[in-house]
Amino acid sequence: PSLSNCLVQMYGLCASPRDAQKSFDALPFPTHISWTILIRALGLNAEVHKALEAFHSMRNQDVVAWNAMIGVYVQNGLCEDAMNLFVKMQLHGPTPSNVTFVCVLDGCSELKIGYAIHDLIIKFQYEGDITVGNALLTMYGKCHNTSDAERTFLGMKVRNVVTWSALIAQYVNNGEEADALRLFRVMLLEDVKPNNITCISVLDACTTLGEVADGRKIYAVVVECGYEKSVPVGNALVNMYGKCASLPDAKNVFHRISGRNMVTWSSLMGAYTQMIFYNEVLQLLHLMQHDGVKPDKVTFLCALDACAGLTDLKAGQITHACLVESSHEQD
RNA sequence: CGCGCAGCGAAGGCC
Repeated sequence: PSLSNCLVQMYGLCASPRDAQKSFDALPFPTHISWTILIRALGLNAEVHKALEAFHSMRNQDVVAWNAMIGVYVQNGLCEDAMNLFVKMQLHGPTPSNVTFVCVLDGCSELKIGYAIHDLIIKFQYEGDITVGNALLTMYGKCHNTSDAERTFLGMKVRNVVTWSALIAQYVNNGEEADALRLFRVMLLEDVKPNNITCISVLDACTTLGEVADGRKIYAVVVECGYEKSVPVGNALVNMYGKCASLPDAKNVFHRISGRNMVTWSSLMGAYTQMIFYNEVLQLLHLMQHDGVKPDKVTFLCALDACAGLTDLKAGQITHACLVESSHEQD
């Protein structure tokens, strides 16, 4: 039975909703857990209608099943449906849990609704729950209300690395990069260890501000924390140095990254573009292919841009041919 | 043992 549940889950994660359904149908006595796994497997693959069918087919849906269904709506961009289901849940469903609020907050992009949810969180006494607090401050940030995000942050009795990273990221998303860097400094002073997500956010802040000096300090933190090998962090560093016109540093970081992906390559191409080294951009396009990394749309846009900058028709035609060839190689 | 919290990396065009 638990083996079958695992099968359903595996097919769901492997983008095979049909097989997930088949494995589920083979279960003589599906439990609540089986049903929830099925709902999630279908939702992950955009089979929202089938997920809802499954939700209705099980009897006595527990709170986890309701949460899963609300989550399916949110993750498929159907936030109105998520809210409606949440309202239904309050009318004739189980008492919401902390996860319910996290799901609903995730689907909320309207400040007015956000305040209403906040009131309910107080009513159900989930204010002190750290995951709810984190989701709440993120919701305020996504609604472009960084002051309420700050208030939420300050009101939290317990904070973890997600709490700090969430507020930093919301500052960055709202164009308040200086505040993001300031908060990052406080975080270090309070001995909270950043993770790679935190580092990427503050590196992005430096990129936007063109603050290479701060960027270097963050690089030191990255090394100290042992995130030097992380590809996303490396990409953010290449990008930061590139945008700050520190090509040697960008190249240096680039060479230290093992497992470079197309974003890594495109970031370095961007660094060369910044310095108007268009020939080098075109060389990189070939080097990356030689390295077994497939260029994508963005990579080609960079390369074509370089050809235009060079006003080199021949190079443009070669790149064009490259693009056509690459698009035939799909699958 | 089923649901859930931050990031979601790189490019160009128009205003």
